[in-house]
Amino acid sequence: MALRPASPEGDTRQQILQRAITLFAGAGYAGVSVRDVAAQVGISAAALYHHFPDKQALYLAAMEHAFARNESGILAALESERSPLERLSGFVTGFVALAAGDQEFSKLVQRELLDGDEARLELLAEHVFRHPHAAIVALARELAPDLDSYILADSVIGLVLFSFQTAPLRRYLAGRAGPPERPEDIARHVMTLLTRVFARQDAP
Amino acid sequence: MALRPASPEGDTRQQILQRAITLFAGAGYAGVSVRDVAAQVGISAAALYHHFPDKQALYLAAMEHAFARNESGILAALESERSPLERLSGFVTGFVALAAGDQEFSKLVQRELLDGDEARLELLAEHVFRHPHAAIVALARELAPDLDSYILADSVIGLVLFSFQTAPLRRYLAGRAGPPERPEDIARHVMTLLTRVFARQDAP
DNA sequence: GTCTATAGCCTGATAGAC
DNA sequence: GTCTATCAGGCTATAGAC
Repeated sequence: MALRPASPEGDTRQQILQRAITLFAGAGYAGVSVRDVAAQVGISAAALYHHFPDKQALYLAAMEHAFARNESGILAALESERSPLERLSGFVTGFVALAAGDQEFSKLVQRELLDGDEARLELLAEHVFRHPHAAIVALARELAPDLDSYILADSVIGLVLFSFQTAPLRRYLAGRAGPPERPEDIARHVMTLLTRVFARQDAP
Repeated sequence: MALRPASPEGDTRQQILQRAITLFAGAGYAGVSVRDVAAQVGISAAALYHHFPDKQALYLAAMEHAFARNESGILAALESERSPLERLSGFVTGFVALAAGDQEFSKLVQRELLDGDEARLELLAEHVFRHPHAAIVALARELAPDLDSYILADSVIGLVLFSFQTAPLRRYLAGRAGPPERPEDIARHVMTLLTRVFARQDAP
């Protein structure tokens, strides 16, 4: 499974999935036609139907592909043996880099949150969020035992993702002159906030 | 403009807008046909074209209507003369209530963030976010002069909205047995976090 | 202001040749 | 595995009667 270097048939299939991810991320399921995807690959719609039985199956396979290619990345930072706050910082940095580097992924997640049926939401939870979410819940329990760890974990993820979701709007809200924030800026800001949240209040 | 009680023509137009908001929020621009909207109102598609020149104009009018009906609500809490932290709490409570009470509105905002062109994003910024955003920026500057007020304001809004965006996914993430959180729970949690962020660290 | 009818195009999907 | 050709149906939008 690891060696064979892109068998000829699998190559077209991979290319279809890649183009489909880009198009679906940009315009959503209803906004993309099978012909659109085929045209991007450079084949006819009929040829695409040789690789996937129907549009729904193509969409689902594209989701699985997009989610799987990001599955491992998020976890690395959480697995280390450093202090809780350092592990949290590692996760935030890695998650910001992921969201910034693969914006198609971020958009697909957003679209699934809006339109995903039960099966696709479970796929998203399983492949993308289940493991890191559990790790952050544990982390939150260590860092702030007095708060609800589950809601806290959601907030950590939310602080990162929301920065990217609202990026298109930020241009129209006053006060921001220069270019959009760099990923490092976002990660640093989120950690500034979280450090304050998790700081033990030793004083009154 | 205030007295005339629903002139006969305006009534159909209002009904079209109302149904369009519901449908567009549920399935997006590409996922809803003009026939769908007309059928919901109980008229033919041709009749709908008497009220709006084309589908794009119908969509834009629906957005304006959905945004306008929420314009005033968010602001009330921010205008009072209480302490900064009380005003923040008032905003969070009001904003959570808005997002929970009008989920069509929340969905439309999400969809616009994904698919909105420049004109519609500016509409969204102007009618929905500009004024409260500016107020929260000012609030953030009062509460934490050492942090970036703009990013901080985004985070406040993000903490609230993200709780609702991820609600469909939460069902598939471990640890949550009971029913989804009530709006009051979300508001209280967000304020718990923000109170910690804004607490002046008097001790080392 | 609403209807029926229809033009012209795009859609998902299939048949059959190569 | 890919093509051309095609089908049946849905789409936006318009024409014209009432």
